[in-house]
This record gives sequence, structure tokens and C-alpha cells, in this order.
Amino acid sequence: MRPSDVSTLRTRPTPAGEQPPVPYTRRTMAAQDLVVTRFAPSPTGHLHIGGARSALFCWAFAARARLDGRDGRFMIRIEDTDQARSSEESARGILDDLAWLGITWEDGPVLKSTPASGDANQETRTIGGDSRGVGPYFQAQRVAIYNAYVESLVKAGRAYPAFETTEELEARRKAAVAAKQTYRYERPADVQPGVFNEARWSRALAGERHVVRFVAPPGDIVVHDSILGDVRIAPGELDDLVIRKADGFPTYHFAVVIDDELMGVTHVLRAQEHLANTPRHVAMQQALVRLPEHTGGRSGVPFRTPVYGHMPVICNMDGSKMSKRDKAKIARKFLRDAIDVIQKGAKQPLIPHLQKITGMSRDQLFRAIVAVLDVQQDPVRTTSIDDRLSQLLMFEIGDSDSIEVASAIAEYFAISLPEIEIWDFRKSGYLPEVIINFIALLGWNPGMKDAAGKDVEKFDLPFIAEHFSLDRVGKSSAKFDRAKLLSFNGDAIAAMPDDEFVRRWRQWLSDYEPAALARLDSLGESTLKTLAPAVKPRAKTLRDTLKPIAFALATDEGYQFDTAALEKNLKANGGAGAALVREFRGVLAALATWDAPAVHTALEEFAKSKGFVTEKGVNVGPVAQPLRVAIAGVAVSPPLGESLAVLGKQSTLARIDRCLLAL
RNA sequence: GGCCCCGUCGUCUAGCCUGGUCCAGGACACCACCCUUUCACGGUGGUGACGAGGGUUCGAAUCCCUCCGGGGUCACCA
Repeated sequence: MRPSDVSTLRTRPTPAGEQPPVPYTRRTMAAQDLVVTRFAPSPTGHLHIGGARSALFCWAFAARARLDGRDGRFMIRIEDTDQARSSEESARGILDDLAWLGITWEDGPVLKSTPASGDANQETRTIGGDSRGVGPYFQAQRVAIYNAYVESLVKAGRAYPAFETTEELEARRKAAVAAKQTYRYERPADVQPGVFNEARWSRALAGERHVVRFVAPPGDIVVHDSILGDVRIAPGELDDLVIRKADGFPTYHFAVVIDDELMGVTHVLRAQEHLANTPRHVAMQQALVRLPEHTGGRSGVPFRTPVYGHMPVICNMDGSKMSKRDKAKIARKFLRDAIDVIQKGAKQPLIPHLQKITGMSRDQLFRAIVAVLDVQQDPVRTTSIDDRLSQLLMFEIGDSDSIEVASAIAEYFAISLPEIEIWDFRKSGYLPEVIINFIALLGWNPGMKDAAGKDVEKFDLPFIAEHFSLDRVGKSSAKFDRAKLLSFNGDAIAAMPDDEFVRRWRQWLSDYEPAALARLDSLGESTLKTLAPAVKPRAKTLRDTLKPIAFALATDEGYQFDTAALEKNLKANGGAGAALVREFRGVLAALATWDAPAVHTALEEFAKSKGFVTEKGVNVGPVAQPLRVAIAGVAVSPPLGESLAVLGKQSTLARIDRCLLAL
């Protein structure tokens, strides 16, 4: 049976063999009322959709605890222990993405940000802080703490310096794989569990290059998981893992254990990909004791094991784990498909073929492509052509999954890469509240029915906070269904009041399509407002809005006439359509008021006067379609009332004249 | 490959713990029809699943076992 989160928290079971928790300051003060969850991203890129979901569930758990009258806190910690890949810019980006989604944290890095909707009208606010005094929240600033605990473990004989080189270990690993055996690090013969190895420690202190490894315990490790139930790991499955790297930084596993304890984390909710690591974390918790400086001077206070909950992984539709690498995969596939197609068409291999027509060497060809990428990606040319070239080659042969190269290829060839990171979805015009709603549904559902007996599946952050509980988190991985996300987003756009839509549409256009916004504003200050009711039902995303308004984005001279549309609507039947448009032009020219209802009325009356009436009423089609082609160039556009209103009388007449002339 | 987790329509899922009300409900997608000045929106209806095989039971999607399938993980990355 899976314990509910509430009962787990109130009566946390003490498994056999585990020390009962020893009270110390924080515990006696706050007792079991303190609930601390955390999201701990590595600042090596943008916020991933799966990371966002982890953050959301942690946020929701803490928020729910608060609603239940407890001291629920959601905390952010930046795991920047990978010196080579971490960046402050990335950390800032992740925090921004969370704030954009509307996820806020009580404890953690401080961020000044605009709230959920990205709505410029609302005030900026500050998120984060250190009210419990357990920071800093960047692990790179906590190295001294990790070192103190490493030393305590070494002195207790529960860890030891190891001096093998990376090459040595790699060779052993290869040998094991070649012999079809599972590789495990073999503990050196001179290391005795529980005995301080002074000789090794001295070598380390003397400056010899080393890592520190944790002595894996001999017995079973049982992880109590409030989502999955108990997970038991047999002895011998765990080898002596590295807890401090040669550069002096802790590994993820070690830093996590130290920080979760010191920062008072009570509930660790994360993706199932971490499940296999959890026994290691538990083993370390059982070996570690708080240093006196972290317990107000008392000694002998053991680390506790938080409540764990491992949630399902988010997968692509093909079942593989959704990963940033998917972008590279798509871009690479495109490159190869393109090469295939060209090869088939040209009936000869692409590279030699191109070499033949350009007279370039293979290297020069790649240089040419790279030069284009270089200009687009790196206008100031901070990287050399050679660097770019080698990047692209690496990418092409599959040895590199660089998102930058993938993006450059996508931009150059105008293909679209799948949205994987929150930033991608934002750029594509998804609404933050929809993303929240949708990712909440990936692995969790409120299990409620509405009045009509249908599943409740449209909800917002406050609803999630109110209803979230671990026993409704699923166990099986979920495929990320983009079609359903799109549908939800379209529903949200359609349901928005016009003025709100206009505000958020404007914001998005200004962020991602400023030229389009400038053009629309040049048509009149209420253009967006006029367009709103016509655009909303036609756009699933904010980027989608650009399609139905393409006619307005083009200048009066700038749009093309589709010949088939011209033929069918204007020229057919001896130019009947053209004649109607010519006649209706006069009506329009005489129109005193120029807005959507007025245009629409004029259209109907004109149609009626022409006798286009059926038993169902006036049929404006015979006039509307030719007119549509005249002003838009194609047979598809939003309703003509709004369309003409936005263009204005002058442009409308000019477009009609241009069309008539083009026949 | 070792270890671990998971398995209800194509997809997300309700139902499973507390067997019968389930010849399995909802949503997205798909199909048909209706509405309609185009494209959309909307409305109505439809196709569609308990992975397989054994048990237990009067009765199993629900409990047990085996098999099969999928995923995760095996770094001085987090």
C-alpha cells in the first residue's frame, strides 16, 4: 500500500535498522509542520519541460502543505558544480522561465521578475530569499561545507582518496564490457571500511591528484518511495562512487545529500531517472553525521532521509525520453534526408556533385556552409571558421549534439525543431498557464469529474495547489502529446476576453515579431483590437496569429495573387466575380462609416440587391469570395468585415484596383 | 548485458488499493454529418483499449504467478 503524503509526513515510519531521528534545534522548533521541497536545476542550458514539471510538483506539494496549515516551502538550489558547463546566464534563464510559468519559490536565489502572464502592466516583484538562513543557494559557493563533510567521512573510514587516472578506469571499464561483465569499481585492497586510511589522506593532502570515493555499505538498501512503494537494492549493486572530483568540487550525489540535509529538505520529488541513484543517497545519509557547527554545537546528530517520490519520465511520442538532444536528432535527420533526396534527384553523391559544379573541395564546401552559419549565429565572429567547421563536422557525424549547431541549421534551412525547453514553447506562442495545466496532467490528475461527468482537466495553479497529492501521481511514463497541448492552447486563446488577448498578443509580438507589430500599429492604433475576434478562433498559438493576418502584414503592393484563386473567383463565368467587385467598390467608396459592422452590413445589402438570396437568407458568397481574393490575394482570410476595417478604406480600394488591373 | 521501474483506446488518463453498478468513462487526435461568405470556431454522432497465458473466485481491468513488451540507470554530468 502506498502511504498518502499526509500520513507519511505525520507519522514517518522508522524502518528497521534505521536510527530513530534525533531531535535538534529546527526539528524541535518547527516539529513536523515544516515541509520543504526543492527544485535543483543544473545551470547548463534552458529549463527543460521535464524540469518544469518537477518544479511544478514540488511547488504544488509545498503550496498544498501551506493550505493545510503547515509551513510549506518551495526552494530553488542551483547545482553548478560542473565548472565547465555551468553558467550564471543559464541560471538566470531558468529562474526567468519558472517565473514566467508562474512558479515562485520562498527560499532560493533572488529574482526580480514580472509575473505569470508576462504582462507588462503588472508590477515587478521579487521572488526568493533566505528566510531560514540555510543559503547560499549556489553549490559553487558551498564548497567549503562539502569539504568539511568529505573530511569527516574520510576520518571515519567511510570514504577515501583514490588515485587512479581517468584513462586507467576507462581501460578497466572497456575490458569489463569486452568480457561482457558489468563494470564495477574495485575497492583498493588497502581500504578497510570504518578505518581511517591515513596514508591515502596524507598523499591527498600533499597535493597528489585524486578523487574521494565513498565506501559503499555491504547490506541491502531500501528506498521508501511514496509514489512507487519500496524499492530494494541488493548488496553488491553499489560500488564506491566518487563524491569529490579531482577539481575539488563535489559530485552531484554528494552535494545533493549534504544540501538537502543542511537546507532542511523534507520531501524530494524528482523524476524516475533519479531512482537508481537514490540508494546511494540513502547510503550516504546513513553514514553522515551533522558537524557540530551545523547543529548549534551538538555532535552525533545523524542525517535524516527525506520522503522520496519519484515521478514518471516524460517521453516523446516514440517512447524515448524527451531530451534536448532531440533537437540535434531532428536537425541531423533533416541534413541526411536532404542529402538523400538531392542524391537521388541528381543520381550521384551530393558532395562530389557539389564539388563538380562549384569546383570546391569537400572542406571548402563545408567552410562555405559554415560561413553562412557563422554570420547568422555569430555576427561578431568570436569563434574562428575552423572551430565552426569542426563543430559542424562533429555534428554531421553524430559525435556532437550541440543545440547551437542544430538551431543554426534549422534557421538556415527554415525547418522547425521540436519545442523541448520552456523557452521554445514561449517563443512558439504557448501560454504559460496552458503549459502549467498540461504538464500537470503528465503524471498527475485530480481524479475529479465535473457536473456532466467528464474528467476535470482544465485547471490553474491555485487549483493544483489545492488538490495536489502524491497518491494521485502515476507510475508509468507519459508521452508528450503535442497535439493535445496545441488544442489546450487554442482553447485558452479562444476563451480569453478580447482586451486580455490583445494585451498578451501585443506583448508576444513585441518580444518575438517586432516588425509585424510595427506594421500592424502603422495601420491604426486599434488594429489589434479589431483583429482580435477574427484571429482568436483561428490561432492555436500566438505565433499562429501571423497566418490569418498575413494579408494585413503585407503592403498593398506586396501581396501576391494566387492564379487559381483569381481564375475561380474573378475570371470564371465571363468575369462575373470581377464585375461584382468592381460594382461593390463603388459602394465601399461611398461608405461613410468604416468599421467591421458597417462593412459587413454593406456587403449583405449589396448581395441582397443582387438577388443572392436563398430560403436560408442572404448569401454573400458570390461577392465575398472575389472580394477576398482581391484584398488578400488568396481565397482564405478572416471575415471580410474585420479584414477591410483593418486595412482601411484607402488600402481596400487600392487593393481592389490593383486586383482588377491584374486580371 | 546487470540492476530497477512500469504496462487501460493512437496519445493523456478515470476505474484497480476496498473484485460484481465497466460488453470499461472522459479528453486530444481521427472519421461522418450539421452550421457557414473562405479558412477556422462551434454542434451532433461514430471508430477505438483492459499486453499474453495461467490461476484464485459464483464473478477479475481490479487479487496472485509466469511470460512478453516498454522505459530508466549503470561517469571525476546533473
